[in-house]
Formats: sequence, C-alpha cells, structure tokens
Amino acid sequence: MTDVGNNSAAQLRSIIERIERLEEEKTNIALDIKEIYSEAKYNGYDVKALRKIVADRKKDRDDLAEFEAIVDTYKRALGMLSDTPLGEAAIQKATA
Amino acid sequence: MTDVGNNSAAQLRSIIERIERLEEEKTNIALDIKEIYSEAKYNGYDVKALRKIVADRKKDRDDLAEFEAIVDTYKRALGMLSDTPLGEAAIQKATA
Amino acid sequence: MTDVGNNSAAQLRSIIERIERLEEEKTNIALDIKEIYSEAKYNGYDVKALRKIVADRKKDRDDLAEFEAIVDTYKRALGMLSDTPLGEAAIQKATA
Amino acid sequence: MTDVGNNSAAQLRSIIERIERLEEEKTNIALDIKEIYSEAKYNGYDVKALRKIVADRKKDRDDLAEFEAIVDTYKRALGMLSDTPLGEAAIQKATA
DNA sequence: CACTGGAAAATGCCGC
DNA sequence: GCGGCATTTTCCAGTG
Repeated sequence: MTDVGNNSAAQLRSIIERIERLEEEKTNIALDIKEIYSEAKYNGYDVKALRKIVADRKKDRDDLAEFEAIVDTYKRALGMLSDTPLGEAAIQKATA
Repeated sequence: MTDVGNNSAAQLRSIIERIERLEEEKTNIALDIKEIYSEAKYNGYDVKALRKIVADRKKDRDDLAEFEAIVDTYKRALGMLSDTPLGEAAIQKATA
Repeated sequence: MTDVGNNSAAQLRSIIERIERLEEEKTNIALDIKEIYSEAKYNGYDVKALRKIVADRKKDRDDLAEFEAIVDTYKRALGMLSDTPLGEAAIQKATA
Repeated sequence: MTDVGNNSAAQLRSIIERIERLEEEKTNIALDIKEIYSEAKYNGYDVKALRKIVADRKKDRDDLAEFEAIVDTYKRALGMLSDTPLGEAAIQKATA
C-alpha cells in the first residue's frame, strides 16, 4: 500500500469518525429535548401546543432573518450611501 | 396576575428557552456535519458514498443493539440460571 | 413434523402473504396518489394547498360522522320517540 | 365566471375527487390488514412478531433491490464489455 | 384514559 | 427549480 493510500484511508477514517461523533451529539441533544417535553407533559403542559409555540417562534426568527437579509442586500446595493441620511431614508422607504 | 400565574409563566418561559437553546445546538451540529461533508467533497470524496458508509455503520450498530436486546430477553427468560455454569453454557450456545 | 405444525406453518404463511399482498396494493395506491399530485403540480396547482383541501374535507367528513354518531346516540336514548314529532323536536333541540 | 374559471373549477374538483377516491381505497385496505392481524391475534399469534416478520421480509426485498441496482450500475460501467466473455467473467466475479 | 410504539404525512435537503 | 430522499413530526391504535 502506498503512502497516499495510507493517508487516504486515515483521512477517510477521520472524516467518518468526526461525522459519527457529531451525529451522536446531535442524537443526544434530541433526546434531551424529548426529555424536556416529557417533563413538561408531566407538569401538565400540552406538548403539542408547546411544539407549536417553538415552531412559531422559530418562524418569526426566520422571517426576521430573511427581512434583515433583504435589508443587507439593499444596503449593499446602496453602497456607501448606507451610512448617510439619504441612504437611511432610501432603506427606510424600501423596507417600509 | 397571581403568583401561580407568574410561576407558570416563568416555568413556561424556562421550558421554551431550554428547548430553543438545545434546538440551536442541534442545528449548529448539523451545520458542522454539513461542513465536514463539504470539505470531503472538496477533497474529492463522493459525498453520497460517505453518507452510505455512515448509514451502514449506524445500521450495523442498530442491528447489534437489537441483537443484544434479544439476548437480554433470553437472559431474563433464563432468569436465575444465568449465574450458574449451566445457564452460562445455555446463553453462550444461544448467542454463539 | 406434526400435522398441527404443518397447519400452523401453512396458516402463518397464509397470514403473511395476505398481509404482504394488501401492503403492496396499498403502496401502489399511494403511488397513484403521488402521481395525481405530480400532475396537478405540473398543471400549476400548489400541492401543499391541495393537500390542505383534502385534509380539511376529510376533517369535515369526520366531524359530520361524529355529529351523526351523536345524533344516533340521542335517537337511541330517545328510543321509540325518535320517529314521532315529539322525538324529532327533542332531537332538533339537542342538535341545534 | 369565465369558462376558464369553470374549467379550472372542474379540473380542481376532478383532482380532489380522484385523490379522495384513492385515499378511501387506501384506508379500506389498511382496515383489511388490521383485520388480518386481529384474526391472527385471536388465533394465538403474536401480532408484534408478525409485524416484525413482515417488516424484515420487506427489508430483505429492499436490500435485494438495492443490491440489484448496484449490479446494474456496475454493468452499465462495464458498458459494452458486458456481452463479451471477459465482461461476463468480471460481472460474475463482482456479483458473486 | 393516558402512554408508548408504530404507521403516515409533511417538511427540508440534496443532487441533477 | 424540481424530483427524490431522509429526517422529522403528527396521528392513531393497542395496552396497562
């Protein structure tokens, strides 16, 4: 086997193991989340409602992020004007 | 608003925030995984094949876990025999 | 092998095969449904909206079925009165 | 209302009704399957075990399909060699 | 009658 | 940008 081959094998192993390590962490976190929902349920909360709240709040955040991305795009399009009163006005008009 | 109400609101807030914190961690880990795949792709690896390797290895682990669960069931079925030479022999035969 | 054993094996085989045959039919129908959605999408329909319509109509049907079950319960509770004007009036009042 | 509107409405109705018809068939088949499990349970079979058998057999079929897909890929990769003795030998070796 | 486990549906992601 | 695929979420029946 060549050195290249060895390196490739070692590199491949490294890739796979890093991924598996992270997948495991992800799974554990998912379990933690489930546990919180379970506790909440035990404490009388409606889990479905909780999930909806979390989802809605996430959607709000995503919408906000999208909005800010648009604002950034406008800012970039406006270039150096963005930090002048005129640029500000343009942005405010565009994002009203 | 009553104290109970305050407590409930605080408790609810705590639940939601803990979940959202964990969801964020989970998302970040997912991003890390994606990044590893991206790097691998950049280094000439076939991402689909890598995913298959990871999935197959996971499948192997799951199969092993299932097998061990069956073994545990057998062990339980054998009950107190399990700590006797006879029980040991039976288990070893069953799990060979 | 005993006759009982044979019968059992044959019976088991029959059970499994009948289930698998039905599962296959079910899968084929699911594929047909997917195809209709695909065609609809190709024709410019919003698949997500279509799915919602189907779900809502199903819910309506279920609600109607539930309603009719309640009516039946009332009718049964009212016994022979159910086919008299008085019974009708009672049912109408109860289901208003 | 325009003719186009009418056509669209009719088309939409057609789509929805075809889907609902198929959904109903699917539900009926699911009920048939449940009935078979119920009968089996009544006859002393372990339903959970039956489900596992069905699932495992399906898994086997899926694995075989996947394997054959890989073989097809190899065959395609071997291209025109496949109808020569050398190509045949290679394929047979690869799929042994 | 609430809970768990399993089927079905929906969503998001990836490559083409 | 779309279809296929994998994951996630929802739904529901069986069970204690």
